[in-house]
Amino acid sequence: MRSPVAGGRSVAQPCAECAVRPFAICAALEPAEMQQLEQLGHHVHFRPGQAVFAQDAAAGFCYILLEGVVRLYKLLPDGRRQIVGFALAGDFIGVAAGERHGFSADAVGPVVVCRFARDLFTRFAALKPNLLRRINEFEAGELNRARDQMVLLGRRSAEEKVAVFLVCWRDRLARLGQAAAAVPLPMGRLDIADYLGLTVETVSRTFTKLERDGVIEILPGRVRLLDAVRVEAIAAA
Amino acid sequence: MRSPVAGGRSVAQPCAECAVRPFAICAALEPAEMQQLEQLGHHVHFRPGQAVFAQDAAAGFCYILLEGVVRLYKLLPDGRRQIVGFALAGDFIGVAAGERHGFSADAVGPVVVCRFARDLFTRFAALKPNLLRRINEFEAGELNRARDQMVLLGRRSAEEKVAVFLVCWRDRLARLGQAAAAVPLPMGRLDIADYLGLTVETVSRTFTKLERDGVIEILPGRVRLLDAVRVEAIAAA
DNA sequence: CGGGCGATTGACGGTCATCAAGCTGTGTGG
DNA sequence: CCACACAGCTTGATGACCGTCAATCGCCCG
Repeated sequence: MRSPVAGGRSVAQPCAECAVRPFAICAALEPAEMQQLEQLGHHVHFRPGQAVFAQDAAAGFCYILLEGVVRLYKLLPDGRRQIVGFALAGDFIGVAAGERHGFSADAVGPVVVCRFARDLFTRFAALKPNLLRRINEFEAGELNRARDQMVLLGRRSAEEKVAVFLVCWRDRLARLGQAAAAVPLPMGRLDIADYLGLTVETVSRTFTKLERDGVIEILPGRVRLLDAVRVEAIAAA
Repeated sequence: MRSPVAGGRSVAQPCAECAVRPFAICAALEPAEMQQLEQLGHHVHFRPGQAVFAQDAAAGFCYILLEGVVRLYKLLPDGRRQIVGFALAGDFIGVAAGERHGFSADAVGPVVVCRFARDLFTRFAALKPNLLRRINEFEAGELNRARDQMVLLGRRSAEEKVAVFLVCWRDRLARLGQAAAAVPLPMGRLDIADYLGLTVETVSRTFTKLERDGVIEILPGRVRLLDAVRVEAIAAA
Protein backbone atom coordinates (compact mmCIF):
# COMPACT_ATOMS: atom_id res chain seq x y z
CA MET A 1 0.00 0.00 0.00
CA ARG A 2 1.08 3.51 -0.67
CA SER A 3 1.88 6.01 2.05
CA PRO A 4 -1.26 6.29 4.16
CA VAL A 5 -0.06 9.64 5.37
CA ALA A 6 -2.49 12.24 6.61
CA GLY A 7 -3.90 14.10 3.66
CA GLY A 8 -1.56 11.91 1.70
CA ARG A 9 -2.31 11.25 -1.90
CA SER A 10 -1.85 7.94 -3.63
CA VAL A 11 -2.49 6.68 -7.13
CA ALA A 12 -5.99 5.44 -7.62
CA GLN A 13 -6.43 1.80 -8.30
CA PRO A 14 -8.71 1.01 -11.23
CA CYS A 15 -12.38 1.83 -10.61
CA ALA A 16 -13.29 -1.63 -11.81
CA GLU A 17 -11.85 -3.03 -8.61
CA CYS A 18 -13.30 -0.36 -6.36
CA ALA A 19 -15.17 -1.83 -3.43
CA VAL A 20 -17.67 0.99 -3.12
CA ARG A 21 -18.60 1.21 -6.79
CA PRO A 22 -21.93 -0.62 -6.45
CA PHE A 23 -22.96 1.80 -3.68
CA ALA A 24 -21.60 4.98 -5.19
CA ILE A 25 -22.73 7.21 -8.00
CA CYS A 26 -20.15 5.55 -10.26
CA ALA A 27 -22.49 2.59 -10.54
CA ALA A 28 -24.32 4.57 -13.22
CA LEU A 29 -21.33 4.71 -15.56
CA GLU A 30 -20.50 2.69 -18.65
CA PRO A 31 -17.09 1.00 -18.63
CA ALA A 32 -15.71 3.55 -21.08
CA GLU A 33 -16.97 6.46 -19.00
CA MET A 34 -15.48 4.89 -15.90
CA GLN A 35 -12.07 4.92 -17.49
CA GLN A 36 -12.45 8.62 -18.17
CA LEU A 37 -13.49 9.28 -14.61
CA GLU A 38 -10.53 7.26 -13.37
CA GLN A 39 -8.29 9.97 -14.80
CA LEU A 40 -9.98 12.65 -12.73
CA GLY A 41 -10.00 11.06 -9.29
CA HIS A 42 -7.24 10.46 -6.79
CA HIS A 43 -7.25 8.66 -3.51
CA VAL A 44 -6.54 10.76 -0.45
CA HIS A 45 -6.02 9.56 3.12
CA PHE A 46 -7.02 11.35 6.29
CA ARG A 47 -6.10 10.64 9.88
CA PRO A 48 -8.64 10.58 12.70
CA GLY A 49 -9.86 14.07 13.44
CA GLN A 50 -8.32 15.61 10.36
CA ALA A 51 -10.38 18.09 8.33
CA VAL A 52 -11.44 17.10 4.82
CA PHE A 53 -12.73 20.61 4.15
CA ALA A 54 -14.13 23.48 6.16
CA GLN A 55 -17.38 25.42 6.14
CA ASP A 56 -17.16 28.54 3.93
CA ALA A 57 -13.94 27.40 2.30
CA ALA A 58 -13.84 27.52 -1.50
CA ALA A 59 -15.38 24.28 -2.73
CA GLY A 60 -12.61 23.13 -5.05
CA PHE A 61 -13.19 19.42 -4.71
CA CYS A 62 -15.88 16.86 -4.28
CA TYR A 63 -15.39 13.44 -2.76
CA ILE A 64 -16.56 9.88 -2.84
CA LEU A 65 -15.96 8.26 0.51
CA LEU A 66 -14.17 4.92 0.18
CA GLU A 67 -13.38 3.94 3.75
CA GLY A 68 -14.17 5.23 7.22
CA VAL A 69 -16.69 7.69 8.60
CA VAL A 70 -16.82 11.45 8.02
CA ARG A 71 -18.80 13.84 10.17
CA LEU A 72 -20.48 16.77 8.43
CA TYR A 73 -21.30 19.70 10.68
CA LYS A 74 -22.15 23.33 10.93
CA LEU A 75 -20.92 25.74 13.58
CA LEU A 76 -22.66 28.79 14.97
CA PRO A 77 -20.50 31.85 15.65
CA ASP A 78 -20.50 31.11 19.39
CA GLY A 79 -19.24 27.57 18.89
CA ARG A 80 -22.45 25.57 19.12
CA ARG A 81 -22.19 22.67 16.72
CA GLN A 82 -24.78 20.66 14.84
CA ILE A 83 -23.69 17.54 13.02
CA VAL A 84 -25.87 17.36 9.92
CA GLY A 85 -24.81 13.88 8.91
CA PHE A 86 -22.31 11.07 9.00
CA ALA A 87 -20.95 10.00 5.63
CA LEU A 88 -20.14 6.35 5.00
CA ALA A 89 -18.48 4.37 2.22
CA GLY A 90 -20.05 5.20 -1.14
CA ASP A 91 -21.38 8.59 -0.08
CA PHE A 92 -20.81 11.55 -2.34
CA ILE A 93 -19.75 14.68 -0.47
CA GLY A 94 -19.57 18.22 -1.67
CA VAL A 95 -21.85 18.17 -4.69
CA ALA A 96 -24.59 20.22 -3.14
CA ALA A 97 -22.09 22.97 -2.47
CA GLY A 98 -22.15 26.17 -4.46
CA GLU A 99 -19.08 28.34 -4.63
CA ARG A 100 -18.25 27.51 -1.00
CA HIS A 101 -18.91 24.57 1.26
CA GLY A 102 -21.97 24.95 3.43
CA PHE A 103 -20.54 22.79 6.21
CA SER A 104 -17.32 21.33 7.53
CA ALA A 105 -16.27 17.73 7.12
CA ASP A 106 -13.72 15.80 9.05
CA ALA A 107 -12.56 12.26 9.50
CA VAL A 108 -13.93 10.39 12.51
CA GLY A 109 -11.46 7.51 12.22
CA PRO A 110 -8.95 6.85 9.44
CA VAL A 111 -10.54 7.78 6.14
CA VAL A 112 -9.88 7.26 2.45
CA VAL A 113 -11.67 9.26 -0.20
CA CYS A 114 -11.65 9.48 -3.95
CA ARG A 115 -11.20 13.16 -4.67
CA PHE A 116 -12.26 15.10 -7.77
CA ALA A 117 -11.71 18.68 -8.84
CA ARG A 118 -15.22 20.05 -8.93
CA ASP A 119 -14.94 21.91 -12.21
CA LEU A 120 -13.57 18.85 -13.98
CA PHE A 121 -16.16 16.60 -12.42
CA THR A 122 -18.95 18.99 -13.32
CA ARG A 123 -17.78 19.13 -16.91
CA PHE A 124 -17.50 15.36 -16.99
CA ALA A 125 -21.02 14.90 -15.67
CA ALA A 126 -22.62 17.72 -17.62
CA LEU A 127 -23.74 15.64 -20.59
CA LYS A 128 -24.26 12.25 -18.98
CA PRO A 129 -27.93 11.79 -18.12
CA ASN A 130 -27.23 8.44 -16.47
CA LEU A 131 -24.86 10.00 -14.04
CA LEU A 132 -27.00 13.07 -13.47
CA ARG A 133 -29.97 10.90 -12.65
CA ARG A 134 -27.89 8.88 -10.25
CA ILE A 135 -26.71 12.04 -8.53
CA ASN A 136 -30.32 13.17 -8.31
CA GLU A 137 -31.25 9.93 -6.71
CA PHE A 138 -28.45 10.25 -4.21
CA GLU A 139 -29.44 13.78 -3.30
CA ALA A 140 -33.05 12.76 -2.98
CA GLY A 141 -31.97 10.13 -0.47
CA GLU A 142 -29.98 12.72 1.47
CA LEU A 143 -32.95 15.03 1.46
CA ASN A 144 -35.18 12.34 2.86
CA ARG A 145 -32.74 11.62 5.62
CA ALA A 146 -32.35 15.31 6.36
CA ARG A 147 -36.11 15.60 6.76
CA ASP A 148 -36.30 12.62 9.04
CA GLN A 149 -33.59 14.23 11.08
CA MET A 150 -35.66 17.41 11.28
CA VAL A 151 -38.51 15.44 12.82
CA LEU A 152 -36.10 13.87 15.25
CA LEU A 153 -34.53 17.19 16.25
CA GLY A 154 -37.77 19.10 16.52
CA ARG A 155 -40.19 16.62 17.97
CA ARG A 156 -38.57 13.74 19.82
CA SER A 157 -37.44 13.19 23.38
CA ALA A 158 -33.87 12.36 24.34
CA GLU A 159 -34.63 8.67 24.73
CA GLU A 160 -36.35 8.51 21.35
CA LYS A 161 -33.48 10.33 19.72
CA VAL A 162 -30.94 7.85 20.99
CA ALA A 163 -33.09 4.88 20.03
CA VAL A 164 -33.67 6.22 16.53
CA PHE A 165 -29.99 6.87 16.17
CA LEU A 166 -29.04 3.31 17.12
CA VAL A 167 -31.60 1.74 14.83
CA CYS A 168 -30.80 3.97 11.85
CA TRP A 169 -27.08 3.55 12.25
CA ARG A 170 -27.42 -0.21 12.49
CA ASP A 171 -29.57 -0.27 9.36
CA ARG A 172 -27.19 1.91 7.39
CA LEU A 173 -24.29 -0.34 8.24
CA ALA A 174 -26.37 -3.37 7.35
CA ARG A 175 -27.13 -1.95 3.93
CA LEU A 176 -23.38 -1.69 3.37
CA GLY A 177 -23.03 -5.33 4.29
CA GLN A 178 -21.59 -4.54 7.68
CA ALA A 179 -24.27 -6.14 9.79
CA ALA A 180 -23.00 -7.15 13.21
CA ALA A 181 -24.32 -8.46 16.50
CA ALA A 182 -23.11 -5.34 18.26
CA VAL A 183 -23.46 -2.02 16.43
CA PRO A 184 -20.06 -0.33 16.12
CA LEU A 185 -20.04 3.34 17.10
CA PRO A 186 -16.84 4.81 15.72
CA MET A 187 -17.84 8.33 16.78
CA GLY A 188 -17.60 9.61 20.34
CA ARG A 189 -20.42 10.64 22.66
CA LEU A 190 -19.92 14.30 21.83
CA ASP A 191 -20.47 13.57 18.14
CA ILE A 192 -23.63 11.66 18.92
CA ALA A 193 -24.82 14.51 21.13
CA ASP A 194 -24.17 17.12 18.45
CA TYR A 195 -25.95 14.94 15.93
CA LEU A 196 -29.04 14.52 18.10
CA GLY A 197 -29.25 18.06 19.42
CA LEU A 198 -28.38 17.00 22.97
CA THR A 199 -25.44 17.33 25.36
CA VAL A 200 -22.85 14.65 26.06
CA GLU A 201 -24.24 14.21 29.53
CA THR A 202 -27.75 13.55 28.33
CA VAL A 203 -26.54 11.06 25.74
CA SER A 204 -24.49 9.27 28.35
CA ARG A 205 -27.35 9.18 30.82
CA THR A 206 -29.75 7.92 28.18
CA PHE A 207 -27.40 5.13 27.17
CA THR A 208 -27.09 4.17 30.81
CA LYS A 209 -30.83 4.19 31.27
CA LEU A 210 -31.37 1.97 28.24
CA GLU A 211 -28.75 -0.39 29.59
CA ARG A 212 -30.37 -0.49 33.03
CA ASP A 213 -33.69 -1.22 31.31
CA GLY A 214 -32.00 -4.19 29.71
CA VAL A 215 -32.57 -3.16 26.10
CA ILE A 216 -28.94 -2.46 25.18
CA GLU A 217 -25.50 -3.40 26.40
CA ILE A 218 -22.72 -0.83 26.25
CA LEU A 219 -19.38 -2.14 25.07
CA PRO A 220 -16.23 -0.23 24.27
CA GLY A 221 -16.80 1.39 20.88
CA ARG A 222 -20.06 -0.44 20.27
CA VAL A 223 -23.54 -1.13 21.55
CA ARG A 224 -25.35 -4.44 21.51
CA LEU A 225 -29.10 -4.25 21.01
CA LEU A 226 -30.22 -6.88 23.50
CA ASP A 227 -33.87 -6.26 22.79
CA ALA A 228 -33.95 -4.88 19.25
CA VAL A 229 -37.74 -4.97 19.16
CA ARG A 230 -37.99 -2.72 22.17
CA VAL A 231 -35.43 -0.28 20.82
CA GLU A 232 -37.35 -0.12 17.57
CA ALA A 233 -40.56 0.45 19.48
CA ILE A 234 -39.07 3.42 21.29
CA ALA A 235 -37.75 4.70 17.97
CA ALA A 236 -41.08 4.29 16.21
CA ALA A 237 -43.16 5.91 18.93
CA MET B 1 -60.34 32.31 -15.19
CA ARG B 2 -61.49 28.75 -15.13
CA SER B 3 -63.30 27.17 -12.19
CA PRO B 4 -61.06 27.70 -9.18
CA VAL B 5 -62.76 24.79 -7.50
CA ALA B 6 -60.97 22.80 -4.81
CA GLY B 7 -58.78 20.25 -6.50
CA GLY B 8 -60.28 21.65 -9.65
CA ARG B 9 -58.42 21.20 -12.87
CA SER B 10 -58.15 23.79 -15.55
CA VAL B 11 -56.40 23.96 -18.89
CA ALA B 12 -52.85 25.18 -18.61
CA GLN B 13 -52.05 28.45 -20.19
CA PRO B 14 -48.92 28.44 -22.33
CA CYS B 15 -45.69 28.04 -20.36
CA ALA B 16 -44.28 31.00 -22.22
CA GLU B 17 -46.57 33.24 -20.20
CA CYS B 18 -46.04 31.47 -16.92
CA ALA B 19 -45.10 33.85 -14.14
CA VAL B 20 -42.97 31.39 -12.21
CA ARG B 21 -40.94 30.14 -15.15
CA PRO B 22 -37.81 32.16 -14.35
CA PHE B 23 -37.81 30.75 -10.79
CA ALA B 24 -38.79 27.19 -11.60
CA ILE B 25 -36.94 24.26 -13.11
CA CYS B 26 -38.58 25.01 -16.45
CA ALA B 27 -36.13 27.86 -16.88
CA ALA B 28 -33.64 25.26 -18.09
CA LEU B 29 -35.75 24.26 -21.10
CA GLU B 30 -35.47 25.19 -24.74
CA PRO B 31 -38.63 26.64 -26.32
CA ALA B 32 -39.30 23.38 -28.18
CA GLU B 33 -38.91 21.32 -25.01
CA MET B 34 -41.21 23.68 -23.18
CA GLN B 35 -43.94 23.01 -25.68
CA GLN B 36 -43.55 19.30 -25.04
CA LEU B 37 -43.74 19.81 -21.31
CA GLU B 38 -46.83 21.93 -21.75
CA GLN B 39 -48.64 18.80 -22.92
CA LEU B 40 -47.81 16.99 -19.70
CA GLY B 41 -48.79 19.55 -17.09
CA HIS B 42 -52.16 20.74 -15.90
CA HIS B 43 -53.10 23.47 -13.51
CA VAL B 44 -54.84 22.36 -10.34
CA HIS B 45 -56.39 24.56 -7.66
CA PHE B 46 -56.55 23.87 -3.94
CA ARG B 47 -58.52 25.57 -1.22
CA PRO B 48 -57.01 26.63 2.09
CA GLY B 49 -56.23 23.60 4.20
CA GLN B 50 -56.79 21.12 1.43
CA ALA B 51 -54.32 18.25 0.99
CA VAL B 52 -52.16 18.20 -2.13
CA PHE B 53 -50.91 14.74 -1.26
CA ALA B 54 -50.34 12.67 1.87
CA GLN B 55 -47.38 10.97 3.44
CA ASP B 56 -47.04 7.32 2.36
CA ALA B 57 -49.51 7.75 -0.48
CA ALA B 58 -48.42 6.49 -3.88
CA ALA B 59 -46.41 9.27 -5.49
CA GLY B 60 -48.24 9.51 -8.78
CA PHE B 61 -47.63 13.18 -9.42
CA CYS B 62 -45.08 15.88 -8.96
CA TYR B 63 -45.86 19.58 -8.81
CA ILE B 64 -44.55 22.99 -9.58
CA LEU B 65 -46.09 25.53 -7.26
CA LEU B 66 -47.52 28.50 -9.13
CA GLU B 67 -49.36 30.49 -6.46
CA GLY B 68 -49.76 30.34 -2.73
CA VAL B 69 -47.94 28.56 0.06
CA VAL B 70 -47.82 24.83 0.72
CA ARG B 71 -46.72 23.30 4.02
CA LEU B 72 -44.73 20.08 3.87
CA TYR B 73 -44.80 18.01 7.03
CA LYS B 74 -44.26 14.68 8.62
CA LEU B 75 -46.37 13.13 11.33
CA LEU B 76 -45.34 10.73 14.06
CA PRO B 77 -47.75 7.91 14.90
CA ASP B 78 -48.90 9.75 18.03
CA GLY B 79 -49.74 12.90 16.12
CA ARG B 80 -46.68 15.04 16.75
CA ARG B 81 -46.01 17.06 13.63
CA GLN B 82 -42.86 18.55 12.16
CA ILE B 83 -43.17 20.91 9.24
CA VAL B 84 -40.13 20.25 7.08
CA GLY B 85 -40.63 23.21 4.80
CA PHE B 86 -42.90 25.77 3.23
CA ALA B 87 -43.07 25.70 -0.55
CA LEU B 88 -43.47 28.93 -2.50
CA ALA B 89 -44.06 29.87 -6.12
CA GLY B 90 -41.55 28.15 -8.38
CA ASP B 91 -40.79 25.31 -5.98
CA PHE B 92 -40.76 21.78 -7.28
CA ILE B 93 -42.51 19.31 -4.99
CA GLY B 94 -42.47 15.57 -5.04
CA VAL B 95 -39.36 14.82 -7.06
CA ALA B 96 -37.36 13.47 -4.20
CA ALA B 97 -40.07 10.93 -3.52
CA GLY B 98 -39.53 7.30 -4.32
CA GLU B 99 -42.51 5.02 -4.77
CA ARG B 100 -44.39 6.87 -2.03
CA HIS B 101 -44.34 10.39 -0.69
CA GLY B 102 -42.14 10.87 2.32
CA PHE B 103 -44.25 13.68 3.71
CA SER B 104 -47.66 15.30 3.45
CA ALA B 105 -48.34 18.55 1.65
CA ASP B 106 -51.28 20.84 2.01
CA ALA B 107 -52.34 24.27 0.97
CA VAL B 108 -51.91 27.04 3.53
CA GLY B 109 -54.01 29.56 1.62
CA PRO B 110 -55.49 29.21 -1.87
CA VAL B 111 -52.98 27.39 -4.06
CA VAL B 112 -52.41 26.75 -7.74
CA VAL B 113 -49.97 24.13 -8.95
CA CYS B 114 -48.82 22.78 -12.27
CA ARG B 115 -49.19 19.03 -11.93
CA PHE B 116 -47.34 16.29 -13.80
CA ALA B 117 -47.70 12.55 -13.84
CA ARG B 118 -44.41 11.40 -12.39
CA ASP B 119 -43.72 8.63 -14.85
CA LEU B 120 -44.31 10.91 -17.81
CA PHE B 121 -42.24 13.65 -16.29
CA THR B 122 -39.42 11.26 -15.46
CA ARG B 123 -39.41 9.96 -19.01
CA PHE B 124 -39.48 13.50 -20.34
CA ALA B 125 -36.52 14.54 -18.20
CA ALA B 126 -34.53 11.34 -18.56
CA LEU B 127 -32.45 12.45 -21.52
CA LYS B 128 -32.28 16.20 -20.95
CA PRO B 129 -29.05 17.08 -19.16
CA ASN B 130 -30.08 20.75 -18.92
CA LEU B 131 -33.15 19.88 -17.00
CA LEU B 132 -31.46 17.25 -14.87
CA ARG B 133 -28.79 19.73 -13.88
CA ARG B 134 -31.43 22.28 -12.99
CA ILE B 135 -33.25 19.74 -10.85
CA ASN B 136 -29.95 18.92 -9.17
CA GLU B 137 -29.41 22.55 -8.43
CA PHE B 138 -32.87 22.86 -6.98
CA GLU B 139 -32.40 19.82 -4.75
CA ALA B 140 -29.01 21.08 -3.63
CA GLY B 141 -30.70 24.29 -2.52
CA GLU B 142 -33.33 22.32 -0.63
CA LEU B 143 -30.63 20.26 1.02
CA ASN B 144 -28.82 23.37 2.16
CA ARG B 145 -31.97 24.76 3.64
CA ALA B 146 -32.76 21.47 5.31
CA ARG B 147 -29.34 21.50 6.95
CA ASP B 148 -29.74 25.05 8.15
CA GLN B 149 -33.03 23.99 9.63
CA MET B 150 -31.29 21.12 11.41
CA VAL B 151 -28.98 23.61 13.11
CA LEU B 152 -31.95 25.70 14.07
CA LEU B 153 -33.91 22.78 15.47
CA GLY B 154 -31.02 21.20 17.30
CA ARG B 155 -29.07 24.11 18.64
CA ARG B 156 -31.05 27.33 18.93
CA SER B 157 -33.25 28.88 21.60
CA ALA B 158 -36.88 29.77 21.07
CA GLU B 159 -36.08 33.44 20.56
CA GLU B 160 -33.39 32.66 18.02
CA LYS B 161 -35.66 30.28 16.19
CA VAL B 162 -38.36 32.89 15.78
CA ALA B 163 -35.88 35.55 14.70
CA VAL B 164 -34.28 33.25 12.13
CA PHE B 165 -37.70 32.34 10.84
CA LEU B 166 -38.72 35.95 10.33
CA VAL B 167 -35.48 36.89 8.59
CA CYS B 168 -35.41 33.84 6.33
CA TRP B 169 -39.04 34.15 5.40
CA ARG B 170 -38.62 37.83 4.58
CA ASP B 171 -35.58 37.05 2.42
CA ARG B 172 -37.31 34.25 0.56
CA LEU B 173 -40.23 36.50 -0.27
CA ALA B 174 -37.84 39.23 -1.33
CA ARG B 175 -36.09 36.87 -3.75
CA LEU B 176 -39.48 36.25 -5.37
CA GLY B 177 -39.93 39.99 -5.75
CA GLN B 178 -42.42 40.18 -2.90
CA ALA B 179 -40.47 42.49 -0.65
CA ALA B 180 -42.71 44.41 1.72
CA ALA B 181 -42.46 46.72 4.69
CA ALA B 182 -44.28 44.21 6.85
CA VAL B 183 -43.54 40.52 6.33
CA PRO B 184 -46.75 38.63 5.47
CA LEU B 185 -47.25 35.44 7.47
CA PRO B 186 -49.93 33.47 5.65
CA MET B 187 -49.49 30.48 8.00
CA GLY B 188 -50.88 30.31 11.52
CA ARG B 189 -48.98 30.18 14.80
CA LEU B 190 -49.37 26.43 14.99
CA ASP B 191 -47.65 26.05 11.62
CA ILE B 192 -44.82 28.27 12.75
CA ALA B 193 -44.51 26.29 15.97
CA ASP B 194 -44.41 22.96 14.16
CA TYR B 195 -41.83 24.37 11.78
CA LEU B 196 -39.56 25.60 14.57
CA GLY B 197 -39.96 22.64 16.90
CA LEU B 198 -41.86 24.67 19.49
CA THR B 199 -45.41 24.92 20.81
CA VAL B 200 -47.97 27.53 19.81
CA GLU B 201 -47.73 29.07 23.26
CA THR B 202 -43.99 29.52 23.07
CA VAL B 203 -44.21 31.05 19.62
CA SER B 204 -46.90 33.44 20.78
CA ARG B 205 -44.95 34.40 23.90
CA THR B 206 -41.79 34.93 21.89
CA PHE B 207 -43.58 37.17 19.40
CA THR B 208 -44.98 39.16 22.29
CA LYS B 209 -41.56 39.47 23.89
CA LEU B 210 -39.99 40.69 20.67
CA GLU B 211 -42.78 43.21 20.35
CA ARG B 212 -42.33 44.44 23.92
CA ASP B 213 -38.62 44.79 23.21
CA GLY B 214 -39.55 47.05 20.33
CA VAL B 215 -37.94 45.00 17.57
CA ILE B 216 -41.11 43.89 15.81
CA GLU B 217 -44.70 44.95 15.52
CA ILE B 218 -47.41 42.31 15.29
CA LEU B 219 -50.14 43.02 12.77
CA PRO B 220 -52.98 40.79 11.62
CA GLY B 221 -51.41 38.26 9.25
CA ARG B 222 -48.05 39.98 9.16
CA VAL B 223 -45.13 41.22 11.21
CA ARG B 224 -43.23 44.46 10.76
CA LEU B 225 -39.53 44.32 11.56
CA LEU B 226 -39.14 47.64 13.35
CA ASP B 227 -35.47 47.02 14.06
CA ALA B 228 -34.34 44.65 11.31
CA VAL B 229 -30.72 44.90 12.42
CA ARG B 230 -31.55 43.68 15.89
CA VAL B 231 -33.67 40.81 14.59
CA GLU B 232 -30.82 39.79 12.32
CA ALA B 233 -28.40 40.00 15.24
CA ILE B 234 -30.55 37.63 17.28
CA ALA B 235 -30.83 35.35 14.27
CA ALA B 236 -27.09 35.36 13.60
CA ALA B 237 -26.03 34.73 17.19
C1' DC C 1 -75.85 38.25 19.36
C1' DG C 2 -73.67 33.81 19.72
C1' DG C 3 -70.61 30.23 18.16
C1' DG C 4 -66.05 28.91 17.08
C1' DC C 5 -61.39 29.17 16.01
C1' DG C 6 -56.98 31.21 16.59
C1' DA C 7 -54.03 33.88 19.47
C1' DT C 8 -52.57 35.34 23.93
C1' DT C 9 -51.53 35.11 28.80
C1' DG C 10 -50.79 32.82 33.28
C1' DA C 11 -49.38 29.12 36.58
C1' DC C 12 -46.91 25.06 37.09
C1' DG C 13 -43.86 21.21 36.24
C1' DG C 14 -40.74 18.21 33.54
C1' DT C 15 -36.98 17.52 30.61
C1' DC C 16 -32.76 18.44 29.61
C1' DA C 17 -28.68 21.88 29.99
C1' DT C 18 -25.21 23.35 33.10
C1' DC C 19 -21.65 22.92 36.41
C1' DA C 20 -18.76 19.99 38.89
C1' DA C 21 -16.75 15.64 40.38
C1' DG C 22 -15.24 11.16 39.80
C1' DC C 23 -14.33 7.22 36.84
C1' DT C 24 -12.11 4.28 33.15
C1' DG C 25 -9.09 3.12 29.77
C1' DT C 26 -5.06 4.01 27.09
C1' DG C 27 -0.57 5.58 26.20
C1' DT C 28 3.90 7.27 28.04
C1' DG C 29 7.90 7.32 30.57
C1' DG C 30 10.63 6.09 34.46
C1' DC D 1 5.95 -3.17 35.87
C1' DC D 2 3.94 0.61 37.74
C1' DA D 3 3.04 5.70 38.16
C1' DC D 4 1.25 9.26 35.85
C1' DA D 5 -1.31 12.09 32.69
C1' DC D 6 -4.88 12.86 29.76
C1' DA D 7 -9.05 12.40 27.26
C1' DG D 8 -13.44 10.50 27.06
C1' DC D 9 -17.18 8.83 29.58
C1' DT D 10 -20.23 8.61 33.55
C1' DT D 11 -22.71 10.29 37.53
C1' DG D 12 -24.75 13.75 40.62
C1' DA D 13 -26.92 18.24 42.04
C1' DT D 14 -29.25 22.22 40.50
C1' DG D 15 -31.96 25.17 37.79
C1' DA D 16 -33.58 27.32 33.29
C1' DC D 17 -36.21 26.93 29.43
C1' DC D 18 -39.96 25.57 27.38
C1' DG D 19 -43.95 22.24 27.36
C1' DT D 20 -48.48 21.40 29.43
C1' DC D 21 -52.90 22.65 31.09
C1' DA D 22 -56.28 26.10 31.56
C1' DA D 23 -58.56 30.44 31.11
C1' DT D 24 -59.35 34.57 28.54
C1' DC D 25 -59.41 37.52 24.64
C1' DG D 26 -60.23 38.97 19.89
C1' DC D 27 -62.09 38.34 15.53
C1' DC D 28 -64.77 36.62 11.75
C1' DC D 29 -69.04 35.04 10.10
C1' DG D 30 -73.35 33.25 10.37
